[in-house]
Amino acid sequence: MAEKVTIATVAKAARVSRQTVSNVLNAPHMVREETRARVREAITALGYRANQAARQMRTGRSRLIAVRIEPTRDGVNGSVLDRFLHGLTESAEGAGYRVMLYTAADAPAEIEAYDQLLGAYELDAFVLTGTDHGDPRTAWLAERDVPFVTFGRPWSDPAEAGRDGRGALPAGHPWVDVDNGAGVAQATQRLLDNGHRRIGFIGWPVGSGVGDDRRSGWARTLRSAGLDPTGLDRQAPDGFDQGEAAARDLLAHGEPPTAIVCASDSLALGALRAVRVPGPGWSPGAGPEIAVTGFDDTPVAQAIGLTSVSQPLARAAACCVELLTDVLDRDTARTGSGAPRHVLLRPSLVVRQSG
Amino acid sequence: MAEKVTIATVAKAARVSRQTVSNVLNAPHMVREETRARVREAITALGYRANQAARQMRTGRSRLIAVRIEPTRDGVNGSVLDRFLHGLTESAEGAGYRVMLYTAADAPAEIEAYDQLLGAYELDAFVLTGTDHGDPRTAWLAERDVPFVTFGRPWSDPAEAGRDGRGALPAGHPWVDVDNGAGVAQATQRLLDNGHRRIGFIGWPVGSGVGDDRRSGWARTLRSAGLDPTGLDRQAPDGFDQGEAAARDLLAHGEPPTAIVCASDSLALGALRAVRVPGPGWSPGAGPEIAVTGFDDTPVAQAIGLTSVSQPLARAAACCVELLTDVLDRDTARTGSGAPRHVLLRPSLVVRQSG
DNA sequence: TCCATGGACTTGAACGATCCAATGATGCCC
DNA sequence: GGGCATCATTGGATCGTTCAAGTCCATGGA
Repeated sequence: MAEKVTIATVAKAARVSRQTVSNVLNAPHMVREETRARVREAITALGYRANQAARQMRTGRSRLIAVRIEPTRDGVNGSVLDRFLHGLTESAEGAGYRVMLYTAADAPAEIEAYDQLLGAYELDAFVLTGTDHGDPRTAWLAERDVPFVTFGRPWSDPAEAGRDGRGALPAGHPWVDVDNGAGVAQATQRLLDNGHRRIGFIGWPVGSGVGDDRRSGWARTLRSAGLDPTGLDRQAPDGFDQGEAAARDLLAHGEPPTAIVCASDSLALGALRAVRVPGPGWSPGAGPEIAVTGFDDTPVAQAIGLTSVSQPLARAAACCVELLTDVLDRDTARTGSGAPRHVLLRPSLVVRQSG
Repeated sequence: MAEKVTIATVAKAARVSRQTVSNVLNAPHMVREETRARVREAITALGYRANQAARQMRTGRSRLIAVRIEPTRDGVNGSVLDRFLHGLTESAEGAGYRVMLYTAADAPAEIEAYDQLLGAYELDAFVLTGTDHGDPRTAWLAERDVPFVTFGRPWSDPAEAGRDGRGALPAGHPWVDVDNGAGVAQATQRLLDNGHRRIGFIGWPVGSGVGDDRRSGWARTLRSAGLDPTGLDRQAPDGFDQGEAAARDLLAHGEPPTAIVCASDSLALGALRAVRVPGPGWSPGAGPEIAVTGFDDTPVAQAIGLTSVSQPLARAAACCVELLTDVLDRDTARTGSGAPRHVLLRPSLVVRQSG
């Protein structure tokens, strides 16, 4: 059985000191080329791998990123997090980091989890998902100078959302987000292009950042086409039954719309129960013929042929990692761009049979 | 700003030595009750948390469990892993462990990942999912005495699957699995009870452990009811289109079945396109009226009302953690049950509109 | 010649925990 | 009171790495 290979083993094999081996790994320019090659050779020959625990103890950095894994809420949206997680793990591996999971029931519990994780593992950074108005988590982390990125804009300050980093607010933190409004606008515009003039919207109750953004994408597109969105709008908590009820309500009052845009696939699926979808041979509901689009391009949409807005989750994850490594490297180098960076990605529309 | 709280800080505050503090944490029975209380008080007062890196360096154990996160293959089945992951993270936290993620494209890449992870982080254990015939991963890990549990039986040795640990084979490793055959049998039995006599099956091509198990559950149930399954069986790779094609084929040849049991929700969803489902007001396809059931109870099933077999994923995850902690504690204590343990969980049938 | 400069490398110390061997305190029996 | 066993507690060494300070040697200007 092979003995444990440490930096000392490598040093002896290459006839240099431990520190020189360390320099080859962490500051190659400090070592003469000839020596460097000899050390590198010894490293591969012995199969040496740096012990992260020892490195962490000395440097205080663990090369670990933490992400919360939520209990699959409604089932449909769980796959969004799943795909994001996969992208994150993959990108992090490329940058030499690993992803650690944790759970938390609510925001206070999550903050308690931060405390535990930081105390025990000295995590390098956090990735937060699903930010909302006045998120207490970001404040807690910022206060303690813990590096983090959010997937989702900070909704607490509406002015910041549109400014895109140039304002360089002191409290601004790096974030990556998908332009929800643009996604819904795209879906709405396509329906307009197909001749629809009365297009309804079913979204979450006013007050959530993401939800309001999606709704505004619909309203703004209608207005810029010279149409009045008034009365075509319904609010419903996420869920199949809620979506169905909202769709029925939309059809029952006033002149019914010819198309409905939904803020999520769950709502869209519910709405589908209340209508008939145009197109050959596919019509789950029994109501009037109405085009329906969803949001998130979940497996459900794919399965039943629902047109839906797709978020570029792998790219979003990659951007998160990039922003994080930026921050982490700046921390050590004391140099770099300085201002927190923001990334806004454009979603794409996946057109299927549902209209 | 508070200084870093180490074991020495606590020791000073409680007026004892470092070792005594360590004993309070790791071997409380060694310390007099009075002293123990004083140390505990100091720990909470200072908010001390053991530094895992330092502990790991000394003990060689990291309290870290690694799980692979797969790229969401077909989309539908991704949510199974997602729910399992959440359960695993939660259970692991309860046992004082953390979950770390990694990705790998195939088995060789995964083995390379093991090597990297073990070298850098000295992981305590792995959880493998989706085992198949003659899995090279388990052999690699067993050879190096790396503790691991599989979610899924080892299919390489058919004799082992039924023996349930009493055989105590030398190469046997702990595993947790869901009794796929029993799940399908349950679904089939219910259809029999409802009066169906010709019940078809659409499953994956013969050769995969899980797939064959599910198929056998269907065949055995029909036979024990005195019915002949011959000709009612179709093989198709997982996917909507494949499921649809298989269903059409099943309907086209010979006397058509009145119900179809599928090995996955993906296949079931495809099958639904080819048939009409009994029940009020819900009929996506246009074909004959036929009951359809799926497997995995994915969000899709929930969304469109597909009867499906549900795996107890949270319990499975909890069992994995339990088996692992068993193995890990045995490693240190050099005592315990000795024989690897196996757990076979019973899935449950979620009945919905689809029949 | 002398000392300053700087590059290439080495040495000792430290990070924070646990393990090991040794110490002090306590109780008990003769 | 001395001897002895038991138990709680102590101090030093250690895990593998990086940081800070040091050595050694060649170069070059005064």
